[in-house]
Amino acid sequence: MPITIKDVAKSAGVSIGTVSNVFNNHPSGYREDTRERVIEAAQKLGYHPNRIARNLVRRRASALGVGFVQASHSLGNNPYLSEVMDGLMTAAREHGYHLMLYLRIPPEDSRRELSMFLDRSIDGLCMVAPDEGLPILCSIAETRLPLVVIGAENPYPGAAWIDVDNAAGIEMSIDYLYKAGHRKIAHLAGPYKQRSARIREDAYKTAMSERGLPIPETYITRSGYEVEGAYEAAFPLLSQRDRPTAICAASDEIALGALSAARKLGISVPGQLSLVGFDDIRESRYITPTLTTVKQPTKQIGYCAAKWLIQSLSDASLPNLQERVAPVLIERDSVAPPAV
Amino acid sequence: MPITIKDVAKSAGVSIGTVSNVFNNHPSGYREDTRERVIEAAQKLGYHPNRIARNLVRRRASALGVGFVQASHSLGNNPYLSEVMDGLMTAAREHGYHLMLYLRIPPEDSRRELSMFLDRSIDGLCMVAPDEGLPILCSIAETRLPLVVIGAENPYPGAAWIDVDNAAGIEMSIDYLYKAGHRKIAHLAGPYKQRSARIREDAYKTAMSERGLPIPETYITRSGYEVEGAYEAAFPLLSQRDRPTAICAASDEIALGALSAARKLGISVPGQLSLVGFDDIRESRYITPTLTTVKQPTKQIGYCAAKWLIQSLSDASLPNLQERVAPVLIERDSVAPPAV
DNA sequence: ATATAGCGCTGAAACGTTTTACCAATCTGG
DNA sequence: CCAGATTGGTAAAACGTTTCAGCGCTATAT
Repeated sequence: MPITIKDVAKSAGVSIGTVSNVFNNHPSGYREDTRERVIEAAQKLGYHPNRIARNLVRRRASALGVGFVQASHSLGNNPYLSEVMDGLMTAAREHGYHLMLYLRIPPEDSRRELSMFLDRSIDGLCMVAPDEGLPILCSIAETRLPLVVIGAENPYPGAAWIDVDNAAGIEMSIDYLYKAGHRKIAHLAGPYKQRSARIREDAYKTAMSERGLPIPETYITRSGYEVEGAYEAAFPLLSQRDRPTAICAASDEIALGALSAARKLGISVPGQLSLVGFDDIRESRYITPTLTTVKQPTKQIGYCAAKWLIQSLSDASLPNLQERVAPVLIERDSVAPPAV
Repeated sequence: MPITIKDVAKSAGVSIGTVSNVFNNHPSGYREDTRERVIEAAQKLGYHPNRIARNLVRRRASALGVGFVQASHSLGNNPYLSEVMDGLMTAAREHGYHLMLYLRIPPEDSRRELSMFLDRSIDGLCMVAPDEGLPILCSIAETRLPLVVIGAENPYPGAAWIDVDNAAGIEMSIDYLYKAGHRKIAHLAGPYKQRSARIREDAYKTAMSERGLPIPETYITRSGYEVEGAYEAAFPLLSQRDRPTAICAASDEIALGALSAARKLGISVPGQLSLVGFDDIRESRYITPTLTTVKQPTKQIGYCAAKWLIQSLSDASLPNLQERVAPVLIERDSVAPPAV
């Protein structure tokens, strides 16, 4: 019932090989009028090349997988995933690739999931994987399916990954506060088991040391990446006698928690306390005061990941992508010079 | 290089047909020991059936498309799209289908996009389409590609769609305010060119009339679905002498705008003004006061859409899906009895 | 004139499965 | 012991493309 290349060939009075050549702009020559006859016949019949058949003979899927480890819960919260997808989509489209979506991949190893990836319906996989996803990530890497990890470093040594430059982001945050005049800067760190949180914390220490600023041990708190825990953690920090004039938070959520705590304690922001977040979640734009924060170049991350993956498929000599992309500081209203 | 069914057949000492039968649990009989030999050989060789080849002979892609019309900008803002995707994914996985992602589809007709859909890489398409997407939606419908529209009514008469029951949501909102004691209830409507906004506005009028409540014409304002416009629109509403004691907003964003306006005017929420939103965007949980709102059953919508689409592929007699799913009212802190 | 080269196209093999028709061997009941 | 049914499997066609060797022809160079 559906129109195939044979129908077009017959209608145009040529062989199927020629139709194929025309449709693929094949370098082998054909006359212009032949080309037109073919195109016309195809148009008339409403022919669209069957991609599945093409994929079979070309022995590739012309599709990339996009995997999220148990990401559904955070998918809607954070622009991160959707913007990454946007970047992936752009790159895929530019190269004629399709995108296959795999949501809620269990973080533990699972044969069922691995089979999905290995049935040749994708040529490569972009995994957006927090640290919990490590087991499945390793399993995938072992299958030799071309893989690029987004938002974390690939656990496999030498394997491809791309992520924001966490350290640079914190450095920007501290630099900004420092230039605003702050010297007493605290850090609300994220969960220690998350690599990104550790990197950010280390970067804080480095940035402070480089500027000769003291880091009282009470100036570092640690909590989950969410609002509630940070709220609890910020209380003692802000209650102490010699409290900081600024906070460099490991995430926007944490900054939000700190903001609530400050409000509860009657500390005005940014009058008595400046605040810089990380990630630029949506709320940052709407809370009072609007939150100065470090924005990840998410679209670019997605774009680069997919582009590299596609290129590496045809050029095995391409060196592995291992890139930390610089973030951008978004200036808003939560930072002011310290009160004198 | 890759392991094919032939390798397994040879290794197990059977024909490829038998291997295929085993892998598909084909009803045609085979001995248990044969089965085991095949499975074992496959395992040993690391064989995974090539889905592309299977798709070719079965003449279907075993994949569904998920299309978003220019949705990238709202993708991260709103849990809507990601939750719908989640539901789609669940249904797809249950039926062994894959999901093909198409982001940022231009709302106007485009041959290029249509070709993507018609190259047989998907068996059907779920389109999440706001009203702007109507032209492309019509073009797709004309191609006879199985289609279900999510979040709007399919412009093609009789064609499949699923959406929240907008009217029921507003009815719930009004009912809730009414039962809290409110009689002077205003409606901040959304953009008139959006069908959903018109439905919500009509539902407001109906709900008010049914309760014998007056609708002064100043009690209906109209703006875009976003915060800023609603902020502007709420000002005159809240400045008038006989101002409402409650607002039923057409979206959470609009409610946020109204909240800002109220704050600016020194009207306390919920003390002097109650507020109910629509959609349950993420901020609703974090603003002060937390926002009572009507939540769409988004996951369910996605799940039903994909499930119906898959079933309709094998059962052409299935009546078209045309469903309005009831939303749920989420009680939070933005509603109180009216001040006396 | 003859060799050479290029052009424009064809025919057929191949991609890795599923599926159907069919066959040989074994079993069953009378 | 034989006709018929059942069991367990095989062989081959088909799915709709791409790709490549090769063919007949014309144009150019020798």
